[in-house]
Amino acid sequence: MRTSDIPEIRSLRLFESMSESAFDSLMQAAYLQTFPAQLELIREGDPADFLYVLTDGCVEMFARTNQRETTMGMVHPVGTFILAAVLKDAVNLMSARTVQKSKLLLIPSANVRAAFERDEAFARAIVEELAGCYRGVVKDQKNLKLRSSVERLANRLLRFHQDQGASGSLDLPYDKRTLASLLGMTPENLSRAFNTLKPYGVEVDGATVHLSDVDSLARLAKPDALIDELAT
Amino acid sequence: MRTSDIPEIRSLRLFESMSESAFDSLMQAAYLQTFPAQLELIREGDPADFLYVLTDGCVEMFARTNQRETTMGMVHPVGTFILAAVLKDAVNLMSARTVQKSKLLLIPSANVRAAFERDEAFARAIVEELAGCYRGVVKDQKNLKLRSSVERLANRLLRFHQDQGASGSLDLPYDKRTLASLLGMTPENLSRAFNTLKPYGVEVDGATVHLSDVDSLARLAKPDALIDELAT
DNA sequence: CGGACTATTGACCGATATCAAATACCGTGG
DNA sequence: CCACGGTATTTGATATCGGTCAATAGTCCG
Repeated sequence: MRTSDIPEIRSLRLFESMSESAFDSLMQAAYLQTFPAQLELIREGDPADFLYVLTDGCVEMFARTNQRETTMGMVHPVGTFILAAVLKDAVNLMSARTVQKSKLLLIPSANVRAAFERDEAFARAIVEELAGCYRGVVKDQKNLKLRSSVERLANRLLRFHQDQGASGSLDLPYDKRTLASLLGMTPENLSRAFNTLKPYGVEVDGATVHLSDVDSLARLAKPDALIDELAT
Repeated sequence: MRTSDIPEIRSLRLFESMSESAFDSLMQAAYLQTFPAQLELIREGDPADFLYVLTDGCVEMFARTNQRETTMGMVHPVGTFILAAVLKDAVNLMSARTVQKSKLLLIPSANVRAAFERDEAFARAIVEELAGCYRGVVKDQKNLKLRSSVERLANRLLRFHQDQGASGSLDLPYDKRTLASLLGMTPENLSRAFNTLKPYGVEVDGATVHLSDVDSLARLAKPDALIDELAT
């Protein structure tokens, strides 16, 4: 990879505290590459040859079985994916595709495992990352099992709203079909869920959503720190 | 804790490769305790004070929000729980209660983190365990989002059947209410799902289930290695 | 102005939940 | 051993939620 990209990578949480030499040998083996939108990067069932680090763009994690497909999660910069499969030297449980043109760092799995053995600070960062991923999926599962689809949408809107500065309106960061699948419903149902939320001050205009009564929406959504808060 | 229990603990995958001294200091801080059935061991939202290792019995992981409750998973010997919260020094995302009288090892979180820093082999074992947990939840989520409740039941029965020796019949390891919640349905619906499976050779007699036509059940269930196989 | 894609709407259906009641099961105390 | 009370499970009736199919309406490009 180009040496000019190295400082950017080095500053990522995952790499910042590792030793110079371990970082160098990791980077020597890695590739930094830009991919076009809608490209399938990895496929579930394939061996995890690389650890992926997304530095720019957006990636959708999805899964298939019996010709059904669902979105498992969205990865935003800076995020990693298939870390667990890499560490276990196992096959991927999820597929991934770019949503937009995206810049990704690909680190060969064997090198990740070697660096993990060699560098204690990296091992700690890996565990931090992995534990965070784990807790993310647990929250997703609670969201799915404990809430109706309208509640899931309401909470997601509140989260987008927060993330984007709580200005009273928000932009949906991906298309509605993907959002629907992420929330565990069909596009048709998402459309109806938006209508259901109209009395709570939710006004949809294309990819923009205006929230004219956040309190009322929050009363419906009943956000829960142990599901909706990124930090915990 | 009693020194007589130490060899048993030492042989667990999580501890077997760690150094003698790190293991000793971990054990000196730990408690091995037996709890009665239906005792709430941890509550979501509370700080993760201990890493729990189940050596005997059975523990249900569950979660609540807005007076709804769902079973997130079942822990069998030898299994750990709330590892991620311990490593991140965070609050628990799930609650846990014993299903039966259970024997558990409680290791103070701070000691786990210290041992992780100190002992490389333990760090590796921790990561292996954590990655396994992560992949478990991902599989659960695929199961939930990609299958109907009847399919989930069918696959679960096939798994129990395998685990118990594929003899043509199996015992449900916990009561039907819990099974229903684990599978993401109501008890009433579980009962109906069993009826739906009758034409596929599923015969229920209390907690015992006879499978008279495993092939037919498998054709309905369409098990998927990336969801149903423990190993991968 | 097509053409392709995305989103919305309506009609309908099937899956799952809810509520109520009946029944089976189990442990306890007599 | 049996009756009793409590709990778990099953069954039936009904409601709600969410999915499917089909048609329509936008929307974005070329």
